[in-house]
Amino acid sequence: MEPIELDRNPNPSEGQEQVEVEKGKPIVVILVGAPGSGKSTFCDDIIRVSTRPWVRICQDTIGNGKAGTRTQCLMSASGALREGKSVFIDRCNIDREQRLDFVRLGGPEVEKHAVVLDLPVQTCISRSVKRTNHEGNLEGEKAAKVVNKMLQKKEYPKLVEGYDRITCCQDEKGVQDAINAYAALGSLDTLPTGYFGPRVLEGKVQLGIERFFKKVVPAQLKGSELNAHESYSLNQVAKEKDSSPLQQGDSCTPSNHARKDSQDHEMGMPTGATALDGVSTLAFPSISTADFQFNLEKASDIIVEKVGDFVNKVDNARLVLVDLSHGSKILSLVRTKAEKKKIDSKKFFTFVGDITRLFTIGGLRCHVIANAANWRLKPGGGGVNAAIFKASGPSLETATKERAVSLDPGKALVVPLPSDSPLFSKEGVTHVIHVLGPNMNPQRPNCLDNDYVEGCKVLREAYSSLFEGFATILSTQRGLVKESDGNSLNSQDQKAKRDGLHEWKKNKKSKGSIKELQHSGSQSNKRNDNQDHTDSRRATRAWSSWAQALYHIAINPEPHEHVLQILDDVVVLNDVYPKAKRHLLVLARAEEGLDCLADVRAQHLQLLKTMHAIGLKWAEKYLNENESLAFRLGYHSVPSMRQLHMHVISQDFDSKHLKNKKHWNSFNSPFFRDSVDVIEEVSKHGKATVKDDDSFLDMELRCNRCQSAHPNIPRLKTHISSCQAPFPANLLENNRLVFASGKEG
DNA sequence: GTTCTAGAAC
DNA sequence: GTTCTAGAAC
Repeated sequence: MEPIELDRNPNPSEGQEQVEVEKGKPIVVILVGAPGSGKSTFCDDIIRVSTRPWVRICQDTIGNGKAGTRTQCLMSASGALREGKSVFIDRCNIDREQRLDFVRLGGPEVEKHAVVLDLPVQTCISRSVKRTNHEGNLEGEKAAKVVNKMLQKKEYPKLVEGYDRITCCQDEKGVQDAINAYAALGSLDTLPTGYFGPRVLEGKVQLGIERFFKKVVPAQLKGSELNAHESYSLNQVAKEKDSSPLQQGDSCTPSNHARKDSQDHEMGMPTGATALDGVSTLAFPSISTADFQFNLEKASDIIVEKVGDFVNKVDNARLVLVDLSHGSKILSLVRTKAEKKKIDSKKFFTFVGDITRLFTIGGLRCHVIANAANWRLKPGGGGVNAAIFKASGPSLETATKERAVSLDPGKALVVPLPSDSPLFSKEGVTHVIHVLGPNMNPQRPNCLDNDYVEGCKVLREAYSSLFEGFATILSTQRGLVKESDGNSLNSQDQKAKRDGLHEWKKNKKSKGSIKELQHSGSQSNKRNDNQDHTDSRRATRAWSSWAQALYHIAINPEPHEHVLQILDDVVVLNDVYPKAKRHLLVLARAEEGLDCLADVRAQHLQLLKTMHAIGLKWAEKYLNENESLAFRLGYHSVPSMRQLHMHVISQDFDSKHLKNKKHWNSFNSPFFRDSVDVIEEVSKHGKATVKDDDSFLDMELRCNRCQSAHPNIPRLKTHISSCQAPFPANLLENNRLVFASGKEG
């Protein structure tokens, strides 16, 4: 491999004397290679001489010199990137799954590179076996086994995973060239994007892409070397597409032979515009034109109109109309009309393929897909709806159910796809937007009976809702909220979704009985455990000794390291196990027997207001010290500790004490009752709503800002440590969220 | 509420 | 083999 040229001064502009202080993008370099492939040496060689600030994140040593976790690596990398440093991810990263989270680090402001140290297996093994002082303690014979096993899983990185650049090194010279290239990078320098190094084809290469390479970089690929100038990036390949007609006998797509004048992109035919860049993409089916029998001419007019509106407003995002069949009338109508209207073909195009396999078969990366849903938001039926639910696994249904149970025509529902869904892990789909269009089919519910005045109105509305939903996803993902760009609608949607939350899992048997009893509500606030004959269901909850700590403080407050303030009605103290940077408890002193929210009645209204006012004062004090915080004040529906207490908690949830699902959901599900709502409920109805259903604590883990779902606590914590999305609309209402004045969510 | 730990999940 | 959760004990 030849030395790689650097693009110094990426944007030199002659005659411009004044040098703009431009900060180059930090780079994440994901090293890919077995133990013994030389990853650590690679990093060290570069860091030793480089003028660019680099941090090497080594999983073998990240845990205080010992092996740590992927999450630790992610957090550490994320921190370094925030400081503007570039990062080497020094772990094996041998398959796509292992690399997935690292490729997403830092969003579009960070360049993503992979460097593959693809040295002969024997080299890796003999190096690993020989070394006596390896950081990861992988030595001797054990090493040979590990290396062999690991290499069985090897999956070469591909540009479509999200890299700007991949460098593949298969020998020492290749490695040295890559070291030289990176070592020479100053803070403002960039390396050319694309694939560099010998082209490797392997069993796991995506069909579509493999075929593509075969077509334009024929035969010699395997094992041959291309230098930097000869190598192909998909972008370059794509450009050649038009001048290189499809080969006869190409059989990867069943419909190739039917392809004549069609301008549709199709499965197996990724183009530069479709696969490589970080442009967020919404793939959507034509709404209402299949089973709902909406007139195609009218529908295509509306699609082009709405698409045109959207692409004019939004940069760095694109729309793709997808249909399964090649002869699709709606695609050709839309294509013709879009051309006539001169809609930018980079921002909108049509695509023939299966919407659930756009990436794995088509090489088309779509973060968001739309579903032509039914009004019950249920799987089944046929067509796109059945296919999407089937491809998503059960998690889409669960996630959908949590947000709404039905959908009106013209409306859309954004559902973040849980990461355990195959559609997420294999296809890279992060959100599904359910859309319901107007129905013209008398065999289906709510038929409009050929009323196209209403029908067109509803179809327009459906596309508006869909695209606005997409815009909201974009804004939360990028943390750049354009005030006027369709957020209002979605805020309403989100509130509606929240209000519609139901169909939770059944109570857990063991605890249900206690809750039920506790809940049935004592009218008396005075506990009298021995004389409770009036209502057999009324029960006194047995508070364990550990659960009495707050009660003792309330009865007999004493200066103590955790106690901050002692007043007649309340005691303020730091939570002993804070779940966020700031986490206080405002403890009611007033009455014995006022143990929890279920005990609260109208006569406590003044006390509740006092507690709120005191909590607010403390929140404001902390906001003065750190205006980046935001607070919620509220109660747990069913507290673990006796004696009514209100939490005042900052919304960063940055705490080592936040360890499990219950911790998270007790502050981030309807289980948490905002003090403002409690006061309102008590003043109106004489008591507070209590969400005592255990399933709230068992809910999937969702970010309190962008609502994305995460498979476990460590991953959630990694995510929230950097999520800057605005808080959901319902928190911004009614002063539920307390933040520094002049600072929006 | 936390801590501990078995075993599920990866 | 390691990471993570969830249930029991306190």
